[in-house]
Amino acid sequence: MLKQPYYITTAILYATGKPHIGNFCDTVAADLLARWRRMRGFDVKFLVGTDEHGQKVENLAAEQGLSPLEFTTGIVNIIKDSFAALQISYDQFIRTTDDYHKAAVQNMFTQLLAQGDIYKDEYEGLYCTPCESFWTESQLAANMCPDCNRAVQPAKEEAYFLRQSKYQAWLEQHYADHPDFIVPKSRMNEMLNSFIKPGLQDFCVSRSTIKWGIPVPNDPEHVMYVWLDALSNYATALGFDATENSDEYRKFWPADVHVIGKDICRFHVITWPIMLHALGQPLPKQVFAHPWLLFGADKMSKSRGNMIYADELAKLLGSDAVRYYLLAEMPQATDGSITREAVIERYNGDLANVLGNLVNRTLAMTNKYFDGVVPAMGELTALEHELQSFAKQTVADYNKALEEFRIADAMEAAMALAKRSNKYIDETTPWALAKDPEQQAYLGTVMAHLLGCIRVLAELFAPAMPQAAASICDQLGCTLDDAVFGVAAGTKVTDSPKPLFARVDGNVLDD
RNA sequence: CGCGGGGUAGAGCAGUUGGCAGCUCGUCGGGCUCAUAACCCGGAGGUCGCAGGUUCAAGUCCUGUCCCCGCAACCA
Repeated sequence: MLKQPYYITTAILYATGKPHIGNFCDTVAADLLARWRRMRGFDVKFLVGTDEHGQKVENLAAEQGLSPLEFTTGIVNIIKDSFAALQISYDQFIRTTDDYHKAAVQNMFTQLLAQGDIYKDEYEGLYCTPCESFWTESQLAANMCPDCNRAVQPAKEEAYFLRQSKYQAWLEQHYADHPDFIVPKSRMNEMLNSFIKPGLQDFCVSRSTIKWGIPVPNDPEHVMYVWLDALSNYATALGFDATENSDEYRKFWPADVHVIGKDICRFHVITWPIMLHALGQPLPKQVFAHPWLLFGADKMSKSRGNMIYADELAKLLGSDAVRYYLLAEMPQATDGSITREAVIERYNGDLANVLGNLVNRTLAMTNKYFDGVVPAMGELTALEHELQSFAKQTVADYNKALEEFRIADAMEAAMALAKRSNKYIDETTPWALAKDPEQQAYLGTVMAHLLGCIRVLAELFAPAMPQAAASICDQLGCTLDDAVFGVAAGTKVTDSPKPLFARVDGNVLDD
């Protein structure tokens, strides 16, 4: 049977420095979704990448005496190391400096220009001559250039514009016809009210003050402005080049979902759809604009000195713990938060005490009471029926939550099954059953149910915590492929259970 | 000014179509001993921002008001 294609992308990271942990929300969320879809039989393509052009890159490279490309290549390596540290299972890494991408974007530009969707005009703004930069009024610091603090003056320059205004009615109709296009829904209203209904403005897509960018074809004074270049990556990665589409493009486009941060929602749900539509291409099915991860109540930033780095945290607690934290703190609509205390609390509370300990105590009992051999199920009492239906409901809730990008809800649902299983142990008191020879059969039923729930948990947590899931399967002597509830009777589980997550001291992260 | 989102137990949050106010953590007490000083049970703690209104009944609908946070056109 042909597998259904599923194409998922993340926002490409701007290659100006080492990303902090908040910058990996996209990637970890998309990785979870990619793994989940793969487990459900989809033919998944998961794209990540870097945005490497622009003034800031040019300046940073010059400061270090490097060419822009040398500079961004260094950053790309740092980013790839972080991806590895977080177990990101991407299929392709695109760089906007890749030749195929640059050529394809130039083709797109040429076609849009030829059909009048891009036109040349004058850009008017406030210009800082020493910095060679235009600024908006809102960017100015006390009416001075925010970079050098000198006066700015009104100026004009030639620039190319994308004729967004022409597509306003069409875009509104698209939103109306596809109410799930933007997740969460509240962002759609924000876009409509802030940008679309007041009158969609044309969008400047070139710069003549910047050198480091994709050159505008046949006009060497201009390079393309970031968004035209960056947004296109989702299509060019598949081989789209506006003229001759590749097999991979035909297979995977339109994308099932673009996972992005809420800050760049606007460009993904206005500019990008218009570009695609103007080029006669179908639109991505959904855009998931996830919230921010704040440090406590503040934005994470270098200047605030509150940066937390994903790879450093992973070194201390393991990649699964970092992934779980990000996913569990990522509600669908409101910002999440991270503090060192909160990381420890979730790690000890959810992973060590609830999930890890459940696995550990169950394996210990299986060894103690059944020499490590999974017993057969006997007759069920009301407790087992209830536990089974709870597990079944959990799986349904979890899947529904992920369908709707309610990632934290999915994690919570899965963790609730672990809690329910711990409670089941107290309800059945296996240690008491073990003392009564007449209860041997029921003891076996109880243990089989616990092992069954743990297997379900391994399945549910596999996309979020691949290492822990693999360890559970390994210790249980099962795989996730055999589609049965529980672990087959007669299976030998490990005789030396290892804690999945060792509890940590509250000060392990202090340094 | 405008648009949007919020104000619910010490903290963080849930609360479809109005019908006895819930969850996680913390806290207090108890239980258990299979387990990673874990796990399970119970208690305390809230006039659901404020003021009105509709209703047999409002956190949930309406009006007014106060406070907080985003966005606000080209912002790498």
